[in-house]
Amino acid sequence: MSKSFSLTVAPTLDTVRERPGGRSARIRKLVLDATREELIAGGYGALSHRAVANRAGVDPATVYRRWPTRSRLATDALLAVAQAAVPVPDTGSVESDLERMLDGIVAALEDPTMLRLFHALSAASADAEADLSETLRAFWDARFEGAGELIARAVKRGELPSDVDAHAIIEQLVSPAYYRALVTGNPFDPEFTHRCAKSALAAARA
Amino acid sequence: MSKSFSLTVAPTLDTVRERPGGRSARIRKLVLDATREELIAGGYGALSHRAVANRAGVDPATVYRRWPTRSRLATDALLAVAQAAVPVPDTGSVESDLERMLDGIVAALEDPTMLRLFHALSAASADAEADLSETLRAFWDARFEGAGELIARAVKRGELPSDVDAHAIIEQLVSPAYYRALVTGNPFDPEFTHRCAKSALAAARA
DNA sequence: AGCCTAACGCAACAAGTGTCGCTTTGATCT
DNA sequence: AGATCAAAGCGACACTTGTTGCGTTAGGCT
Repeated sequence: MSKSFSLTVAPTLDTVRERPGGRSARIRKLVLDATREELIAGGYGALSHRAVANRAGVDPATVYRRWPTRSRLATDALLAVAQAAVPVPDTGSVESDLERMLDGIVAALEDPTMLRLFHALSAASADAEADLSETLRAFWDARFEGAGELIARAVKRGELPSDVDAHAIIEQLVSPAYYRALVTGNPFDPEFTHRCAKSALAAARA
Repeated sequence: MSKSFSLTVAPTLDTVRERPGGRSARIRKLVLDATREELIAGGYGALSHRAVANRAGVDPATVYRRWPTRSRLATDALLAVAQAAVPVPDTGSVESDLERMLDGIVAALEDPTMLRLFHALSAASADAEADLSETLRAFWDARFEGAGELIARAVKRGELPSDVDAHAIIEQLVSPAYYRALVTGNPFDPEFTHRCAKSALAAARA
């Protein structure tokens, strides 16, 4: 039985507006764009409401009122990244599908800008202030939305047994990459993706 | 060829003292202990030199002078955790060895106190200010010091081919656990360790 | 034992952060 | 079009953070 990848639509994290048209929406976009730029420039640790406000051309108090904490501000700004979900390849073979998919992830993690954003998300979620567990779950589920189909296709082709756990396979595939990039900081070697794809596949067939 | 797990002795991160005896050493311990308590209490985001100094009964300026940045302070305080390395079991079979080892890791990650400390380390390493890559590498290498022997024993018993990459196996084994605990925040299900141990083993034999 | 000086404590400071009351703006509705 | 009020702007404020200069304390050395 393969666990489904539910795409929970991530709610916004700023305080709910009762008059969300025109100005509010405009300011919201200005602030979140500015926040992303600030995160790329200085990381989560250096993120400040005032710097964001200045960059956005908005009053600091406004930012404080709508996003009371740094973690809410940062997470809200980063939710859009989840939409840029991992592209799910369809090459005709599981092994190359998995390898391609991991290639894309590693490429993102090797891009300094994206790495900064992921680090920021990680740091924000570690901030004990707000409980972002729901939001985070939605973020990561959305990011691997569609990967379930990749596995389903493989099952249909007979490359994998029909009782595989899609979620487990994807987790097995991608976790070493995130572990290196976000936890240990180890660089990626050339054979990394190939090795991980093979390993995940072998595990899935066991 | 199995990559070796080098135990690089982690250097201290405070500014080098020319008179490290007596008082300096005493204050160092007071501060680092206090830092750990502060991290457990409020996480990395809430860590402040002043709070640490007050808890340690030391002047804030002293803490600032020896640990100029929060990330250095936190990381230095957490290096000791690496010494409490993962216990490496020796049950006579690789599969149960791996499962036991992962059990220990998951147990630590499920302990709120330890989880806070790991999250703090992660957040500190994400802080762009200082380059802690060397230190982090030493930390994680030290943490899995001894795991290489576990694999070597398995090879000697003929349970694994002689050309396995010990580092890769351990990474494959533990990364899903850290990925869940530190990145996605997903909880652990009961079969998690068993499944991961089997997967890592299947991958190693492929 | 007594000198030397690295390292700590103390105090004062500038800069940054978060909050609040009030005024002004502009989206929404009659 | 005009009235209404949610939300933004503005300014003032208390609090926190990081730095610096100087006097004092206590390791390390002869």
